[in-house]
Amino acid sequence: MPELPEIETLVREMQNISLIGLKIVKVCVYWLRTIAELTSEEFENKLTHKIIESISRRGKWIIFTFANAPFSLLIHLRMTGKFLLDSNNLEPTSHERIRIYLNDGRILHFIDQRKFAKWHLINTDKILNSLGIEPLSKEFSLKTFKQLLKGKRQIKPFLLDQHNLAGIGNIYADEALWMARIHPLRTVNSLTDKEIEELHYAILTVLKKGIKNAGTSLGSTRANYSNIKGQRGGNQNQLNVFRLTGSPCPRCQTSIKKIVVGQRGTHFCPNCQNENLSYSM
DNA sequence: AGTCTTGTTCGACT
DNA sequence: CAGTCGAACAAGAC
Repeated sequence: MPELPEIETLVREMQNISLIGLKIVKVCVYWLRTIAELTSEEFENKLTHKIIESISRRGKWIIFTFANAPFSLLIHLRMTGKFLLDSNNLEPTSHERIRIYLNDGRILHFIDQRKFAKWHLINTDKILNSLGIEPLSKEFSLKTFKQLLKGKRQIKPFLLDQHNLAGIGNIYADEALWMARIHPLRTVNSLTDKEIEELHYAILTVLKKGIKNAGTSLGSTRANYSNIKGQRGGNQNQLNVFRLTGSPCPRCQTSIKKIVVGQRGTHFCPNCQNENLSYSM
């Protein structure tokens, strides 16, 4: 489940391996519905002969821009989307959805086992404008965070809603709540100023740590996050609660519990993320 | 072999 | 209008 740190890692990597300035010589779409809004032919035609000008990130979206092109390309990996770069012009593997041939002989393969990922060339401004604050930007001040929290209900669904903050997903939401010692069922209006401050700090800390560790690769199957060379990240070894049901809490040794909050699997420590203060509504 | 799980966005509902 | 909730997407695990 690639979230902000995984996307950031991937984008930095793509910048570092000199994709900028390369020309797209050919595009092959193997799974039509990975392309939003356009037919595969329209999509292939629009991208062919374009020169990659920049690669960046906003929330969980990857943004490509092209020289002299009036459009940009927005990619969301959803659960299992990933890129691999090599020079192997072999038959597409069963989960390869799109292939981009570059003018230096390398090939960018887009793999997506679950087929949830989407590539957009249309309405991209609308998508970007709908996103909330970038949590690692200056904009994400404690004051803004407090303002954003006003009138919202449960804290965990708030963190996952991309209209509030852009880029946090299930892994980093659970980790941040654990770090701030806040129970995931807590209502926003029950949070004390101190707790909000700790949560603000925790969000920054878990995201930065994820980037420092080059992302989180869950499980052991190829469906999970890996970088453009197929290497796994390192952050999964440093998680404190996510997917650690039954393991001892690193802080107090209490067994980590799993519940459902806002239809999402949620992991927390029932001892140090105490819910006694909650439900003051 | 059907049921459940998984994350995100979108549309429907309140 | 703003917030919340369920559906849909697809495939693998059980």
